[in-house]
Amino acid sequence: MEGQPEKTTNARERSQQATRARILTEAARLFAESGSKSTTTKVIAEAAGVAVGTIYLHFKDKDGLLKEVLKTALTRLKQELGKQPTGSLSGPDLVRTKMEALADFTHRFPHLAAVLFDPANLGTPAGREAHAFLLKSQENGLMAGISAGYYRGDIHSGLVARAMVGILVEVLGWWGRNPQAATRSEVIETLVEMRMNGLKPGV
Amino acid sequence: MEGQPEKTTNARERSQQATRARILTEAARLFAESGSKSTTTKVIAEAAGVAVGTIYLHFKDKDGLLKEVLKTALTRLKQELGKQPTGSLSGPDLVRTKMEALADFTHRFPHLAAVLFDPANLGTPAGREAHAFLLKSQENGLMAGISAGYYRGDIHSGLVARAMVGILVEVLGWWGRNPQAATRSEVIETLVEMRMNGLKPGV
Amino acid sequence: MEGQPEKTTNARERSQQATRARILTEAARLFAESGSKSTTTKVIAEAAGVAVGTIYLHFKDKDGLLKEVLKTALTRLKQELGKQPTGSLSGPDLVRTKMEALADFTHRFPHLAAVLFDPANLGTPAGREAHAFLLKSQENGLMAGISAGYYRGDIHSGLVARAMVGILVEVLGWWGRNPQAATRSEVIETLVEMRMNGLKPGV
Amino acid sequence: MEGQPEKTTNARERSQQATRARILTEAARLFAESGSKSTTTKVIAEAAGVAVGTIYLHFKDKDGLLKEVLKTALTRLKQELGKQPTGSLSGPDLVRTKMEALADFTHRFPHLAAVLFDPANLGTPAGREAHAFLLKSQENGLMAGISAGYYRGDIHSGLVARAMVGILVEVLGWWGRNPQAATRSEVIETLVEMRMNGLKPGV
DNA sequence: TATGAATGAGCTTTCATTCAT
DNA sequence: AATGAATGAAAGCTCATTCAT
Repeated sequence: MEGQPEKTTNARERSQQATRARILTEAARLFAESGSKSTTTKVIAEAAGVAVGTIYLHFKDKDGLLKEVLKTALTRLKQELGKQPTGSLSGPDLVRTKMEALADFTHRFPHLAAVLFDPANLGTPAGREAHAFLLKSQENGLMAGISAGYYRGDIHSGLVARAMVGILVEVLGWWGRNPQAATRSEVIETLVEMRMNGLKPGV
Repeated sequence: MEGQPEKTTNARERSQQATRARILTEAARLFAESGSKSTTTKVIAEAAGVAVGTIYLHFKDKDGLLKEVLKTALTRLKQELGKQPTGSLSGPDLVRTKMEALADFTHRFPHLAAVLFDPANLGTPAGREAHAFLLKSQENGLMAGISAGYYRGDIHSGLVARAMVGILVEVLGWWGRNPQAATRSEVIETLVEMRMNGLKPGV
Repeated sequence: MEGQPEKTTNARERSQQATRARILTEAARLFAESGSKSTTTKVIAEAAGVAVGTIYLHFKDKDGLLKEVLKTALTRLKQELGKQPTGSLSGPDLVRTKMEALADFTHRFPHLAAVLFDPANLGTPAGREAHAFLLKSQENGLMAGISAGYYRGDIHSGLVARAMVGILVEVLGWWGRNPQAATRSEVIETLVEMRMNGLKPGV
Repeated sequence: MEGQPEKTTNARERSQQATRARILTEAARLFAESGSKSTTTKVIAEAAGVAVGTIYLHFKDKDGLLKEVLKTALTRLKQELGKQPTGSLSGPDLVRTKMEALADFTHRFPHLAAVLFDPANLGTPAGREAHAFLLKSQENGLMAGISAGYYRGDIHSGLVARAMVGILVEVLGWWGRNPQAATRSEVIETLVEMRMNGLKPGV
């Protein structure tokens, strides 16, 4: 008897959360496929099986929805990066571990990766935060590596961080949209080698 | 008397070409500053000192205008790349020469570079062609380098080419928008080192 | 044991009435503050501490709610007008008494007065009824006054009644929204003088 | 030869002005009939025989259109008030002259009068300017009249001005919507008498 | 009786494109 | 060739109303 109203509330909350999640998922998929600018709220609503108005019940506006998709993507990415204990790893292994995490995130959430790494989104106010995180994260890694002597000290860390973000955006965004076009290990190998050794022939 | 109509025609043709060039230049500047999507035809027309309709006399539509800006950018880029005779250069020197050309193109035509390397444009049908060129060009360079033994043979050339394009888009596009944020040699050094040696400490 | 269901019913009825009253009061306040058109049902529901749907259990629709607010206002106004025995009063005293009642109604129920005298509401179907009452009431007063010889017979009573309603709407509506901007006696004096003597200097 | 381009420009300008005028006229008519809030841009466009977008070519937005209608109305009203030389008139004659001008304005531009005196519009930001003008104009007239000894000095001029505006809004707005319901002289007589003498029987 | 998530018609506004001049 | 007023499809967003719980 006491449980009933609570049960009803819970059921409603669950259904509400399900609706929100459905909108979020479909928006991510559509944003990944066609870009956020050319995906209309009408199309998102249809894909999620709700009315247009429902989107505005769960998100402030279209930009807020994009923001939330990007936030979810960032959260997932951070989760993936946080899985392995990286404290005791040396430079090269640390890089490999990080690149593996980035690749796995892309593999597990291809739509989120495609949106997060969609250059068009990185250009919008909503995406700048994500961009800044990636940039900062790369820059921090570089600074730490230089201090520890793992990286060369004569690099322009801002530029290199930007270059690394460029690689991630291009390679992982593309892989997110075409998961079958390359294997996980090919992607990881490319990212690691580009960062560690460049392309000159091994000794 | 006979010369007059011809002269008039020539004058007309010249003025016509001048109008076309003015639209192209202003469009490039505005696309670089605000992105092609948020630059309206009205604003372009005002900047070029013509009526909106005039744009449609010289270009099929707005996308055609963007296409032409990108084509111009590609032409300029190719010109820059073609300046130095590269036949006799060895791998590493070839890379440096190419990167210098890319940097110089960006330095001389910052607006064109900003548009060419604007990720949002690379995503549109108009930009895909430019993207494909960059990708192909990188891939060709890689294949040639591998054949000649300058590059390691165990790389996935498609992936690496994509990674290099990512670097170019991110670094040069950014430098085009912020020319004062880095020097020419810093940019070139970063591009060359990322490609040739990665970041690991030198021996 | 037998009393319990009845008691429950009564309690329910009472609470039901209380809910209805709360919605009515809050709607009146909000309509007075922001106008009925720009007050949303959501805001009314929040102010009344109920769900949006509850409003529709007590009122047919939003217009029905406005109608009910206006009806309440009219009822209160009539109550105020009916307080003093007016039977024995002569013309000028009757006018003063009526104007006092109008001023006191506004003073006691400023929100209801602001809504009743809100021109925007007088324009809606819901408000036309209230408008008609005011008009009729003024017209009746005029006709009676003319018959009794208190007023000049050469006036167009329809027009004058309309003019009087205009004064009430403008002056009392404004005073309802800004109770501190004038004193009760200033308001009453203005209403009485406008009606009785106009503005020409006294002899 | 020289005249031709100018002629073309003039023709275009004339047609543009005609379009603008048509939108303005139809908007005034529709605002008068149904209120500005419930008149949609679609309906205005249809009535004016143009596309919706054309409205936004001539006016910033819907509110800007309403503002322009009100501005036009105010201009016409001032024109009418400025027709008679009022300098040499004594108080009562001055009042009559002014009331005649107000009535004539309403008679000549019933739609503009209906919009200008539409209480709902006086409530919007766009209409507040018009409201303020009317209020100020009445107040100035009263102050001048009191100084000159034509009006009683013991009135609360702010309140009385408000009352007069109420009369104008109610009587002229109604007459604008129902021109056949009263004659010009009945309206003028009512306005003058309400202001000068009130309703008490003549001596 | 009460809830509030969901609805969807309808609104205002934008802007690439056209075409009579 | 050049003009720019006019177009109208299509977008984002609001909010009175409904109905399953």
